[in-house]
Amino acid sequence: MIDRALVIHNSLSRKKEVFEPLNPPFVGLYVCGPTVYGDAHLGHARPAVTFDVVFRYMKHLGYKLRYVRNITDVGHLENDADEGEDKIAKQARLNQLEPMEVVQYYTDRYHEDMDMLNVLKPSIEPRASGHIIEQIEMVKAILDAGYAYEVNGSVYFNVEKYNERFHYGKLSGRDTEEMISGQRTLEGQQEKRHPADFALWKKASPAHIMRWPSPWGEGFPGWHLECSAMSTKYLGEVFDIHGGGMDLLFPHHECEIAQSIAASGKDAVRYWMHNNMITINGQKMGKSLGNFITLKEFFSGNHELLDQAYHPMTIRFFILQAHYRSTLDFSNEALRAAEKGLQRLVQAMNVLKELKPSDSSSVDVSWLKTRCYQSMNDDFNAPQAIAHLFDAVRIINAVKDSKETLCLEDIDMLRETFRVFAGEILGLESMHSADRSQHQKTTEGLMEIILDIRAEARQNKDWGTSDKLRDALNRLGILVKDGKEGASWHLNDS
RNA sequence: GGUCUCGUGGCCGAGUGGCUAGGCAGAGGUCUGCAAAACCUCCUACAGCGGUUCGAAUCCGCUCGAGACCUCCA
Repeated sequence: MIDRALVIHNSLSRKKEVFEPLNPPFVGLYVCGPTVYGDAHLGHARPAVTFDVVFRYMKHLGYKLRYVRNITDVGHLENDADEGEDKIAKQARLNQLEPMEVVQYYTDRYHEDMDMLNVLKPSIEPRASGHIIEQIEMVKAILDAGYAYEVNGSVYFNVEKYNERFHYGKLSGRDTEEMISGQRTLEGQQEKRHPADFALWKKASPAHIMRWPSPWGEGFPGWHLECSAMSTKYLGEVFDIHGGGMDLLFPHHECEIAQSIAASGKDAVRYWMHNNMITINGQKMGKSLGNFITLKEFFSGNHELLDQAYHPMTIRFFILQAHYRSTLDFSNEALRAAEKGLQRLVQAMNVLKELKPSDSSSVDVSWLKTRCYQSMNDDFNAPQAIAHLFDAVRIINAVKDSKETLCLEDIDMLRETFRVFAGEILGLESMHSADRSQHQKTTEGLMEIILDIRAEARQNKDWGTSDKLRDALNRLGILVKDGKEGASWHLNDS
């Protein structure tokens, strides 16, 4: 079912626009992935989860998506280093490892984290180092078009020339004059004709490990080229959606726009989407400030700022409870609130599975599905969709307590809506409940027996036995609750 | 200095002209052998000042405050 009303906030126009694919039903989605020189932190989870939901929802609407999320394993000069040195090369030297060994190690760990967060794998996950040829070809094309110049084995993009016909700065709302005044003088910029020019290809210093031959000598591609080259290769010269963190807006995405237009004459991206930052004490969580907590630390609780370990689904839910374009402030209190909220949602979903239908419904639930679609159609407003689900939770609990009734048709509709929105789209299905192993079936059988014995004891008002069983189960992390319809149990995840 | 964003109840966090956000925490109650859960009720906010309007948290202006980007960063 394709709902024509999907609206996306386009960073380029700073407005919400109705989404219309270039070649329906196909949709090309490109998202800037991580630079694999360290473990992913909470900030990296934001775009991953945000665009995972974009990917999931658009697929659900019936679009055929090709989702490309790159792995950056070359480039990214480090300007605070003594000499311009590749981040990955630097890390490799510190650890006495091959650069590709570092890349492999952190890529694997990134994938582990993404799996934990229930982030679906993209259709293609290309590496920058695997696309050097494409990047060289693109530099050639930009040179041929006259928008770049070679100096001393390096190639720079000619911003002044580009600005004669186009506008460098249209995405970030800058103009070149302002950028000159605000620029610091950095090492190695003497080669540039204009301070705003950026490198397309850099000559490798003798100490530089990662290097490739090129028409301009041995070197490595500039910081922004990989995304342009790989998105062109896999999605075409023009494609639908490009996503990434807001901090990439300038210069990274600005440069991508310029590179594409210079190389092909075409503006590659139709909709730009940017997720906002995760903050800690009101400040951006990031590498440079050193105030980050890695995902693995969240999962283990092994960090001085963490009061406890957090389940990956709690992290995912925490991220989804805020709109992707708002900043989201980390705190233990906020995470615990997310944990409790998610627990409530999951428990209601379990209740829903067992809910007994009545002949008729005493409450109206027909609005739920529609409202969830409306929220998601409005620029992927996941927090609002979640709020609607919580409204339904209240009804589900009331039915469980026999305070309201629902007919089978309505119950089925609720089940379907929760399956689609909580599970398929928001990806909140806990991995444990997702695949029911034989092990779990055994547990369930045992629990049935134990609770049966306990119910018998309770009938005889043998509270000693009843409490003994409950306490013993409690110690195993199994919580028993006595309701009107008898006892129920669930595993206490924390 | 330039570009831009934001300021919502104890906390987190939706909402952009009139209609309940939601979650967490707290208080009271219902239920219950006890407990837990659930349910009900309450706490009902929109930085400040002015303006537009029949009507503004929502639009406009100013003030104050916070943040992001301008250098690698999700």
